Amino acid sequence: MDNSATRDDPFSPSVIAYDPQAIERKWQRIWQERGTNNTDLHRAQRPYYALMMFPYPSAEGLHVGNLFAFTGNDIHGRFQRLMGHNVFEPLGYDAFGIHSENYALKVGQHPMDLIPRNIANFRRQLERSGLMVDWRHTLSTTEPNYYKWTQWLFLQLFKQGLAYKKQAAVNWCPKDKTVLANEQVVGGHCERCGTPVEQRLLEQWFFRISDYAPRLLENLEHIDWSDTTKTAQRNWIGRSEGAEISFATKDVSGAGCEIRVFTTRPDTIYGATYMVLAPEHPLVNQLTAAGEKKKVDAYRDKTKKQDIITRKTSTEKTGVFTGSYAINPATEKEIPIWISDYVLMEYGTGAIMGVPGHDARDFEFATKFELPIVRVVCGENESASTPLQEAFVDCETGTLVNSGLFDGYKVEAAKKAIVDLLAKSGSAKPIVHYRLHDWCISRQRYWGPPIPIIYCDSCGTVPVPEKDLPVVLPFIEDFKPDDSGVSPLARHEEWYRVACPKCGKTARRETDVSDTFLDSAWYFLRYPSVGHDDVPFEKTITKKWLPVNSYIGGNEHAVLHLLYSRFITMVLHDAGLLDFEEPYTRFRAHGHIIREGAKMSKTQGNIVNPDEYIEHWGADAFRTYLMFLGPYEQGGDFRDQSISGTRRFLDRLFASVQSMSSDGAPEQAVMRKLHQTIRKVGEDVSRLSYNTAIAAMMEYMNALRKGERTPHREEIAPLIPLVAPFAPHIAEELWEQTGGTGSVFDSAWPRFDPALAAEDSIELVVQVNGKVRSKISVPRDISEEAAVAAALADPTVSRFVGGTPKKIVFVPGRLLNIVA
RNA sequence: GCGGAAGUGGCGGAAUUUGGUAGACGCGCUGGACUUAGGAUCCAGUGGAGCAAUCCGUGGGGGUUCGAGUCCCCCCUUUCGCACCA
Repeated sequence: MDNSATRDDPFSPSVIAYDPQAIERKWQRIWQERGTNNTDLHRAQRPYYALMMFPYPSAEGLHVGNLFAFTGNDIHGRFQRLMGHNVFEPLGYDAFGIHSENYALKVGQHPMDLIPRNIANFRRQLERSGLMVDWRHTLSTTEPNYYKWTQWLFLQLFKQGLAYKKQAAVNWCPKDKTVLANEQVVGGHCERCGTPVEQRLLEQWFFRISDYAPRLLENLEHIDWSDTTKTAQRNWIGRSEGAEISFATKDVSGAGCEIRVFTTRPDTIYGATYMVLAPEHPLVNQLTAAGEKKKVDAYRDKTKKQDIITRKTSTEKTGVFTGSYAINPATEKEIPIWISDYVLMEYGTGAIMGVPGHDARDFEFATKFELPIVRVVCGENESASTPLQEAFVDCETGTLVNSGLFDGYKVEAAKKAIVDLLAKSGSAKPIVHYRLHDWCISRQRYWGPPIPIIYCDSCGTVPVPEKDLPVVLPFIEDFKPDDSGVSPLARHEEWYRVACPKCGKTARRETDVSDTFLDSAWYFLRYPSVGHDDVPFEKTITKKWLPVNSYIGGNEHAVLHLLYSRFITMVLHDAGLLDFEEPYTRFRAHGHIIREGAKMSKTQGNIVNPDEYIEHWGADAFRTYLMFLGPYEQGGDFRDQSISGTRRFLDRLFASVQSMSSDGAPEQAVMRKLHQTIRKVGEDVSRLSYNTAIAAMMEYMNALRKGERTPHREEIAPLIPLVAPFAPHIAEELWEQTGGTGSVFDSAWPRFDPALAAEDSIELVVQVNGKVRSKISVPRDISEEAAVAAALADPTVSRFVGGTPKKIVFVPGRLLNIVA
């Protein structure tokens, strides 16, 4: 398995072989001794914050997907440094959360023992991979001096009225008697025991992120992010313009009441032939007639037992009639009120008007329960009497019919006119609705930061005073969730029993911990300020280094993590604590590595541990391979076999430097190619097109060695900083060998000289009728006439042209097309 | 169902801004050199058919154009998000 091939090279027996293991060890030691990767945050002239999403330190260790992500960011950071920036590239650990906790439960160990070991292993692996990380600024979300400020953050939101408590549904496994996270529910069943999961209502803490929905949406216009990520956020925020309309009804006692619905199609109100309430809607009891009560209760009971996930995925419509009727404010007719689980309490008002003619779901429901279906919009070539085979939902072409005064209106005009009319009687108002829900941050678990709240019988809900932070997560042996449905911390009276900070009477701590996403919502603010233990983020440093210049991470966090950290940043901005409101100026999503056509996963058994590859090929070759296997923003297929290609490239680079000569002058054609390469690599690296940058360097290497020539020093030396971001160790070694002082990363990216790159003669493509027939070498600025003459002198071209050309298409410097 | 992305040699993938040489670069494969040996290194070749001239080729079918992988219309497939959002 020894690939240090040049060791026995018969062609150059005197040449030193490329030994990546020795070189990498050497430079990692030197970097550490000299502090090469450290950034002087105070003195930096041109700060550049290159952030990557921090990993969750799993027990399995770093996997190749992590390394793919980090390497891409590292290359960006190292490139920016060569471009003259003071680059800060920190890395830490997102170590709280259900992942760690479940794993600890599985292996029967305590997360407080497990996590430090995992972090140590990650650190070892990360250092071997040659990242330019300033380890003086590392952090873990599980350290009390980090989560102290996570708790502080909660208090800021609480102070501003952005944190509140309400009842909400959670997934509950009746056999394991525990709360489950959504990802622990597989097809409506408990991941562990297979029991169908139920909904259970618990009091939980929420953040009012939905108040920020318009701003979170609006700002997307101004930030430089991957389009896919912005689209995902827009869809998640889910802005809908529509109207809230009131339907009058009477409850079973005869008292008048109203049902409010949200609709994006007020124009279809004449076609509303029934109403539906969500089963848990508060008006259901009042509206249920005595005769229907049994059926309604049974239905509500049944839907309650379904977990959130099955309810969302089942398609067959179900529902029951309440026995009551409401008045359609447009037609003034009585319409029946039903309940069904296809209407969600969480969205809109938890009630809808059923318009079966123009909504696919309502059509299905009305068909099943034989409710009247009325056409109120028709398309082109249709009339009011054209039968509806399915719901007609097209807004573009639709014209209103069967709609009283509004017949003949186009859909968009009708929306406005109908709402205006109904508004006069107070039964409708225009409204913008967002899909974004408030953020539930309570977790009935152990492995997280305790929520800093104290409940006092006299004073009520009291925030923990800031001076008492952190509320330390105690070491408890039995951290397993149990049948109480509350956090394991609730079993530890000595922990939760506390004096009320206001009145001093015995009170009780909140025993839930907060969501992991809260830990990661602000970590980018902490990195530069690590070491400042008295503040969450130090003012001067924060002003200098934030917002983040470049953020790279996986698109699986396109919505939750990225949205939450934007929200937190806005909140801190509004509180006057930050002078920016968007945390990441530029965000790029990297792709994912697959292996043999399948996503890497433990169950597939195709996980790649980078250790053995780095051991075998060297970190430089491995890094370069990861960046070469596909476009960084798309990912690609990992193949063991292909790594040899990038290793061979480094072997040749190393050998070329060993054999280079300083005598005479460099070859002009090679220098031209060099400058073309400098330009291309620079352009490609800055737009994260790493695979093509590497290809360009390989191409140059081929040109350099063509015909077994001895490369000239001036031909090869500029290549060293070019490869440096990809293969930093070999670059340092060669920089030193070629007489460079200090680190190659404190040198500069080679200057591109357009004059040297310019070709004086070009290969002009000659087409006849659009088909390539020849390529002729001509001066770069050749005129059309001269080009045609030269082309016609070519026997193949003249043969295809025959007589006089009908038309000439000339693209100067590129192509000539003769239409015969 | 909605939204996004993508279909190019045996394989991973190139072809940027503006339609202009399809297959860069790498793996693999074939032949050769050096060698006791080659799974090392170096050299040459490598989309398909054909002796050749040449023809055919970017998921399928139409179209626009002097010229289409690229633009337009229809269809098929894969893949990733969200998923009864009114």
